[in-house]
Amino acid sequence: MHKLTARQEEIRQFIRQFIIDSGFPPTRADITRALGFRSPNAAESHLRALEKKGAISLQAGSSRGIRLLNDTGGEAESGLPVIGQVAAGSPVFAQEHVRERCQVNPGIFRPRADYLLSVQGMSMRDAGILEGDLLAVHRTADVRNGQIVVARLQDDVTVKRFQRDGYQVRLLPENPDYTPITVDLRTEPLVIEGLGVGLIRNGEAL
Amino acid sequence: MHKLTARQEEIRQFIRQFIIDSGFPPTRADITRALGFRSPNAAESHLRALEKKGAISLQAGSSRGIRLLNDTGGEAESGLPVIGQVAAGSPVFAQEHVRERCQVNPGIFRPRADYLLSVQGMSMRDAGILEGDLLAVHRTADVRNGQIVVARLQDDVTVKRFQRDGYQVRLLPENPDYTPITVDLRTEPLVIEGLGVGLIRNGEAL
DNA sequence: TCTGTTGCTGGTAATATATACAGCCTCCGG
DNA sequence: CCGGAGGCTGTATATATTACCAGCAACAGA
Repeated sequence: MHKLTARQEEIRQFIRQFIIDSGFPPTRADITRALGFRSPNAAESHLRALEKKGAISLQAGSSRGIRLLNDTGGEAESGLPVIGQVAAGSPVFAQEHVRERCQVNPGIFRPRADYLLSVQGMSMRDAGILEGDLLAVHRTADVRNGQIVVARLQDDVTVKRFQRDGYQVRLLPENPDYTPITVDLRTEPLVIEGLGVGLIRNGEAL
Repeated sequence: MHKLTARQEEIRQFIRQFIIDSGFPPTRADITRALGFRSPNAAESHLRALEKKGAISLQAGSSRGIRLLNDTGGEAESGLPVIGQVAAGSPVFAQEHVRERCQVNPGIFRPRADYLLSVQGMSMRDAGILEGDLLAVHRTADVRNGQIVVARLQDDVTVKRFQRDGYQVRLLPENPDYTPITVDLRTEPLVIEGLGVGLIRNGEAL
């Protein structure tokens, strides 16, 4: 996100406060009144600038179609993002993968969780991680042997137990039906996306 | 707040989800489309009904002027109580058993969770419920075969899969090392304390 | 039987709102 | 000295949206 000017930050703050007070975003006219403009176009161009800098997103054609981005303060942004199917080649923690948000305090996990990953497959069954579970993930590449990690191999994102020995990394499933994956760091790219720090399961999976 | 009808609750839920998804409330037209109405007035009158019952408040004259009230999201609540060792003879859900509180929105589970029970033992291992896990429990005695329940037998509280056949109730572990418990309701007291609706695991158990 | 509520169809007028076009001024890097 | 971004005024206009009209049917309680 680009840095905002003082005036732009002022407008962003107004939008934020307006949402908290009213429950919905302001119109151009609301911004115009609040900031003392004489033309609604002043608000319009500010919104465009804010969108260009990635501070907000605008919904074309719909009234009050303003959404604050990268903001932890707004009520609408509370909770952890739930990430589902991860498309090949794109980072796990990307806006387009966020299916919904789960009202959980990230601080109940240690280290704190950054997002929830919807688990696919039964490869970690014997570690009590089942398909459909939400794995709480802390974004870090600093993992140790025996920890459960989220790893990216080629374009595949997987949850496994981590074991490293020199240039050899073994990604161990917790299910005899699956086979461990061995990666040679000198020849194959391996990205550690994060560390598993907890689990949440919905009732439907019980 | 008056009780909502099924249809009204449906609409309230839609508004709620719309706000989460979009960042702003829906218009009458949005509701009309989503619910499959042919007239926007259907949405209008539903909103009026919801306002009358105190479920929402409407801002006259402004677009998307819908605000959810009494949102049970529990922003003031300090999370779910975590219940640990249960002393013999006393009810599970008693103040003295609350070890701590966990910052989780009870509404992420369905039906909603009333408390979290710290799981002891590995009798439900193959259902992905491990020792130390926090089982989200909905307080009810209305359980069905195959569901995971919190049951009290004598002075013992246990988590098992429920199976009833007439007067015979079987409490099935999900681990071949444990043996099922059979209870004859005519001779032995069995109290169903609640229904397992979810699970939370701390990182330390991973 | 009357009255009110729920749950809609179908339509319309008023107005709230987004958004485009045409400018004006200042500051700043190249 | 040019070009672009920031920060506005002022005027329109298409359309998104609210809000109200008149009905219809089912149902519940008084």
